[in-house]
Amino acid sequence: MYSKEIDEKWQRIWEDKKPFRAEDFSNKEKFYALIEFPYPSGVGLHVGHARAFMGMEAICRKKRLQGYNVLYPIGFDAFGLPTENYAMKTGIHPRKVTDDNIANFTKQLKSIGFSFDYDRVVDTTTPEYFKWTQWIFLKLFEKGLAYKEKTYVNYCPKCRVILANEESQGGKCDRCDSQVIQKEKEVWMLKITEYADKLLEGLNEVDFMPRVRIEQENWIGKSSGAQIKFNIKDTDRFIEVFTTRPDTIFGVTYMALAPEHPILDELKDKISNFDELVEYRNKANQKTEFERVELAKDKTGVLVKGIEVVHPITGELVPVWITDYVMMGYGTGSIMAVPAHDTRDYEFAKKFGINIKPVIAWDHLDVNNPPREGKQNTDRQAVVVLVKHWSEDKYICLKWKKQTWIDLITGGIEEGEDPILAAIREVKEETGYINIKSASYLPFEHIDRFFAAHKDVNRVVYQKNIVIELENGDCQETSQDEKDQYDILWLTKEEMLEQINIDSHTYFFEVYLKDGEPWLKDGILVNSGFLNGLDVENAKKVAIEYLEKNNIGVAKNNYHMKDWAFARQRYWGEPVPIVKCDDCGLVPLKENDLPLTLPDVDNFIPGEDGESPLAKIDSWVNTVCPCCGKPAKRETDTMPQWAGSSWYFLRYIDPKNSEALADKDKLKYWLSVDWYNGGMEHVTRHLIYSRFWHRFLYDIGVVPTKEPYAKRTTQGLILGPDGEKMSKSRGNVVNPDDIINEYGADTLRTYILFIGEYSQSAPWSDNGVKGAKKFLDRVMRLDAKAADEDIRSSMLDRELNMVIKKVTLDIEDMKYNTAIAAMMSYVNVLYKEEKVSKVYIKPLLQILNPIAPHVTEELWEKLGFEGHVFESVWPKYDESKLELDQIELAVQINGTVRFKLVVDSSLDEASIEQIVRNDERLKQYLVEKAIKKVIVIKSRIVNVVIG
RNA sequence: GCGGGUGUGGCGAAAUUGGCAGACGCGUCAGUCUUAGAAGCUGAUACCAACCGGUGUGUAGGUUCAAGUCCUAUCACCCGCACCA
Repeated sequence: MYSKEIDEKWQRIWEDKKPFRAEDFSNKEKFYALIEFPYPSGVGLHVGHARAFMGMEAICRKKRLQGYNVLYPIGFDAFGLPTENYAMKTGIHPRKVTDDNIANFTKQLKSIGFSFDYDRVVDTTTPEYFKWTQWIFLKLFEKGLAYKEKTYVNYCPKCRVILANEESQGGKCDRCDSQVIQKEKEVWMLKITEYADKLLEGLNEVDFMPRVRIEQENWIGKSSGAQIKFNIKDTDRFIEVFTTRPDTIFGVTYMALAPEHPILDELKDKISNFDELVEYRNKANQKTEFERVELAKDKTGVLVKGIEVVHPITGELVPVWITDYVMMGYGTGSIMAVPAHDTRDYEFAKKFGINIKPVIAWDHLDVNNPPREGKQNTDRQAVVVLVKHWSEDKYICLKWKKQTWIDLITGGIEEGEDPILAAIREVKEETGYINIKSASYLPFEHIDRFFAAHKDVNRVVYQKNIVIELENGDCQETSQDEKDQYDILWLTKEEMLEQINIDSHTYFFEVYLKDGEPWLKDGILVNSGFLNGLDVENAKKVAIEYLEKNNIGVAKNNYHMKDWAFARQRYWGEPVPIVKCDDCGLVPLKENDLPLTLPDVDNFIPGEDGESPLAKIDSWVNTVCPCCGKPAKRETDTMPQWAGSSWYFLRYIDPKNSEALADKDKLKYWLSVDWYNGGMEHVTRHLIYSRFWHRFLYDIGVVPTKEPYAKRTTQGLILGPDGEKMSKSRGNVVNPDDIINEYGADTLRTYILFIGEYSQSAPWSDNGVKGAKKFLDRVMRLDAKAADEDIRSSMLDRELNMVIKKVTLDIEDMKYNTAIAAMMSYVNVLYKEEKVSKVYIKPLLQILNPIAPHVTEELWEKLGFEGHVFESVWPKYDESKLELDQIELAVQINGTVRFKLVVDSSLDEASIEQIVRNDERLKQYLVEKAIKKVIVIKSRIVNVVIG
């Protein structure tokens, strides 16, 4: 029986012999495996950690047996709020808390038997480590990538800290889930946006799981378009907008500014309703992010009275609005609004009665009556008219007598004629109704392309869609000519949708029923001067060329990602190595003055108003300027938690170096990290940050690779037994210590990998744990069946080679669950034997060793194999042993399996077909039926098609 | 709204990429061992009819000799982003 004593025995041996130590510059092929180092919280290790680490653990143990020089390090990301909060509550110094927690974590990690190289442990809170975190910060400062700025930042009132965008996703604090507010504060920022393109491009040279890559791309959120200037009438000022749709510039009917837009204050004197704007701005600022997004589906805004902008191409005057659907934090904080082709602008224009000008027409090819090759093309301007009944909810359709058409009224626009008047004229001519109550455009245009049989030409008709309401039923007689051509029908909505058989007319009616909607798809530019006739893609290009040539605008990319608010108003973090001098400004410390350590204090409570506790410690704050020597003050904010973790994988390579963050040659030997496994939750935080720092370090020649991680995978969550996310409040947390104490470390290890697909979340099951234990006990009991004699059987040879192959491939693919299932099956096969030669047991212990190292070492020793499993060589499989002499084929009749057939595996398709055709069992299915076809898929299946 | 994912027995899940659906494990049932229990060992276990057979991978269609797998719609749930201009 497998018990905890076995764990302890082998853990002592590993401690002693250190078989998992990585060797710098070894001739063996290197393999650098990384897991996200844990935050050593007081709660201790979680089963989630165990799952996260077990994936790489199994791979590393296997790789070592396969002859690789494996670096599998561990460390602790130990700066952070929980430790500090605990210190505040208990009065115990965070240093002490951290050390205790790390000791506890280490004990737990070792009790699971992880094969980390414990000689390389790093702790981000030691001065030896954070000296280099500060050093990197100074480099960033030197290159202008760290700057201090007063802006609106995310602030968590509960934690009393500034949060980066990445830490306040969805408007909630990452740590405590409270609503984040916007606070104006001067903070350190890192210019990660300058690296946006490099971070995007870098994704091309690495192998990240698709969803990891996609999430990073989305987070960076690149969009290309143009930045365009709109001059403000009667001033020398202009408003700049960013747009991804420069092609729609002729459709601009208003400008929309964020309420905070600075131009408003600058032109205060010209604005007649400034007070109203300020009131609106204040109201907008009071809303939380959540309210602004979720509750404000209804658009609001205020017209800016007194200023207008000039359309840079047409010279038309365009009104200016402020609205909170435009964000100061994205683009230029102002947009050119094109209601006809943008949903939000459309809603806004509808609500405030602003003109909607379509500039992209649906290019509609009539599939029933397409243009013909070799026929003349004629262009035509036309109207399509929807006529609404004066009292009922009915509409006019024309049912043509000689054609199959049922459609709306259409007609050409005569030279110089107003389309609305043309529509009215057509209605009178074609229906006789004379009293028009209203006529208006539906802000949507389309182009019909068809062959006009009666004129023998191809027509390209530019259609404007017009809605006419009748005042009453007064009607004139229409001409006989018209009467001969069609009947007039009054149809209900439903009948309209059902009967109209011209696509574009149906679409027109649908849009009408929705009270209009913007056209967002591709199409042909209309009403757009020199852009007319182009499609959207080309129009963008031509528009940008024009803008650049005329100095109106430039091509421009924008990013969703914002600069990184790099400051915490807390004690337990890396001090920012900058001094504020009245004369010299912000002055960096000299490199040999690093590390700048934290003062030893016993009050860690942050100030009410987002002040760091360090600010209160005069003896620390007051210093001299490294530049001029006059009295100066230290920066009192500390770095955020993500600082230390942004480069820790470099320190593992050379953890004790005091001259550099790591030795250049060692970096060259070990980088890149070959495989990094971690959680999805870090994809838009740590993973982005560390790629940014690494790329920066590459750019300044510190590291040899552009990208830190060659491959990135993720593990799924372990949910509680109730299928819910594990949490203290739900009381569904499983403590790994309990499992180890009761069932042993290998049981935990095996169960965690057997639980389901590695990247998918899976619920915990206590019974499943027992199943894993049962399997390991069955393995342990194999010693009772073990025979020294070398007795072989081809069946066992095949089974053994199969399982070696399966496990070898599956572990590499992180398909641990099926690897374990295969080994279970193999053990089941061995159990059917009275006695099993040791040659069938030895390789099993090796392939099971990465997952259950304690059990396999123990049995290895018990069966008297030489040395230890960790000193052995991973078994090879022999493909030729996998083949069977005889195979069983399923015979299907019309796709349903009817019987099985055992044949020599050497037979070819034709002979198998003959055997099947002659099989007695086939006869009963052939009553009144004949064989039509026989499909033989060698070594798979035979399908007999009869009928 | 956009992006990604998932849907298969009582449960966790497999399925060589189009070729015998449900491997392996849990649970359940039966047998065996035992004074007895636990553990162990052996076997059964998708559903309906229980004789031939029929039905089954969220739902509805389609392609194919053959579909969990491919195509077209559609529903449900989960995750991420979100007035992104």
